[in-house]
Amino acid sequence: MNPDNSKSQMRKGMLEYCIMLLLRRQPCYANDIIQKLREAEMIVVEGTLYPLLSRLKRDGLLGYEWRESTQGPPRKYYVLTPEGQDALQQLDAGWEEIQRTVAILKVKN
Amino acid sequence: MNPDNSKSQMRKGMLEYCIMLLLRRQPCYANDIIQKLREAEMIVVEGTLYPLLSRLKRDGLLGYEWRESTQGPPRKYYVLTPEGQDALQQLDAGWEEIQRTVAILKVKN
DNA sequence: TTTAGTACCTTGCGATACAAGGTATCTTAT
DNA sequence: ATAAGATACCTTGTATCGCAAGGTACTAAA
Repeated sequence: MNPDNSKSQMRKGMLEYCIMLLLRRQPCYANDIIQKLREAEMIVVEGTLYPLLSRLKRDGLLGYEWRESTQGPPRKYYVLTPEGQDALQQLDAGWEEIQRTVAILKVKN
Repeated sequence: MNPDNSKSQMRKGMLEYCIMLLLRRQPCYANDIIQKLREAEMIVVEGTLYPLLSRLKRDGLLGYEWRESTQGPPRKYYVLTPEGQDALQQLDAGWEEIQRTVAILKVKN
């Protein structure tokens, strides 16, 4: 097992949460998301992001609108739907829970 | 998308870390692990745990020894190998990193 | 000797992350 | 005009994970 794989595994499922956290503030298109996550030290690539955005859209958690760009083709700006905001609150709670769990395991036993 | 699925997804990759945190303190066999994780509010089932333990063993991060039980068949007690302790330190670092990432995304943007 | 409990493991399925490759649009330089 | 490069979107195939369900083996009690 290489460390990269462990790290990769630990990241699984966190991406969805991180992306929705980003969109909580403002609409973003794919490259926005990739860059902002990179600034927060979370690497994500196109092949991961696009299917994920499509899935969240399909599940009604995200919507999008096309916006013209001054420097290339139009962009899909994704936004949180009301349903997505509810889901994000649940993810917040799940995140707190996991933090508690790890904290317990680090101290107890 | 149901909330259970989100939560389930967020847990992915955390299991490995949590199990190694448990074994940092003392050898455990499967049912020990299941129960102690449950006490820390992390649910894991046999069908998940056994393949995971086998994989960590195969990768050299865990070893095990058979111990007799007074109340049934013998048990496989798993322990962290030195290599596993190194890997656990890397997972600790990865965990810190992810916490930082989420903290940044919660505040910024 | 049968039954219940404990402990270990495997198989098949759905979902995810990622590498690699593909299509369409827009701008710029020739 | 047009060719080349940049930007932006998306799909396919592979590996891995978590989990439900089912299976095997050992022990103790009825």
